[in-house]
Amino acid sequence: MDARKALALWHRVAVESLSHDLAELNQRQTAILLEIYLGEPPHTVRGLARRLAISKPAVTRALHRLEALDYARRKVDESDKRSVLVQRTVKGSVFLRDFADRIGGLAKEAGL
Amino acid sequence: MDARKALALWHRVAVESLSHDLAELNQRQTAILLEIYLGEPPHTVRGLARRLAISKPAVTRALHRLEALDYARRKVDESDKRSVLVQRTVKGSVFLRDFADRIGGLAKEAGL
DNA sequence: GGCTATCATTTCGCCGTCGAAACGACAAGC
DNA sequence: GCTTGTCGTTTCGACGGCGAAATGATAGCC
Repeated sequence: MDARKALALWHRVAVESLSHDLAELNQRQTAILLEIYLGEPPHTVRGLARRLAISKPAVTRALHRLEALDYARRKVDESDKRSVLVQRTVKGSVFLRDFADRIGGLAKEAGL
Repeated sequence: MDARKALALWHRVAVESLSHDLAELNQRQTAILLEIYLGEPPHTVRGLARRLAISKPAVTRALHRLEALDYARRKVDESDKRSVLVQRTVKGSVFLRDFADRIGGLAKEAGL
């Protein structure tokens, strides 16, 4: 896939996303959501902050939002009660699967 | 490209975007930027609002931002002075080319 | 010329997010 | 058991975006 086609795909997805649930999430929240579901667990606040190169308060705020939407869940780490483990939810899994299908469809339309 | 790979690509791009200029734009601003550069001209406020299914004031506000960053330019339509034509800039073209290259690179890494 | 429609913008109050700093809870070292 | 360090959260003031409604300018129609 060359850069031109990749950009065209990004265009389609960006426009499409405005009309769906993803419009409720900003860029950071989206990136965190994807990191939680596609990245290597376990996920902690500091870990997400480091991987995404953003501040810890920003991660905390984004998790508030994701938790309110039932896209993520918090659980204190029993082996270190200062740490918080960020976990996936069923609703989040379903949402991301649907989103993946939409992206895949757009990619197919774009001839990728 | 199947849905799974498309989602993995989206993940990489979303994370990567946080560290670059695209982080300064929200989802609507990003979609409008891409529509201006990849969509069929001419672009007017009402046209963009219709294509992206958002309100005209939202388009106006987003254009303020894009203009401030020199990613877009306004020009009144001489044939209908109520209309505004949205035009591309050199800086925007360069920015999008660089961004396309980064996406393309990530796609290659992801084996697409 | 006057009436109405259309285009884009501005205004209004409201809400969410921002970075930086302060904070409370827990852990680790001595 | 104190001190120091780490983890996550909350607070603070400021800023920007939101939808809905009002506004100004231009066009079209009779």
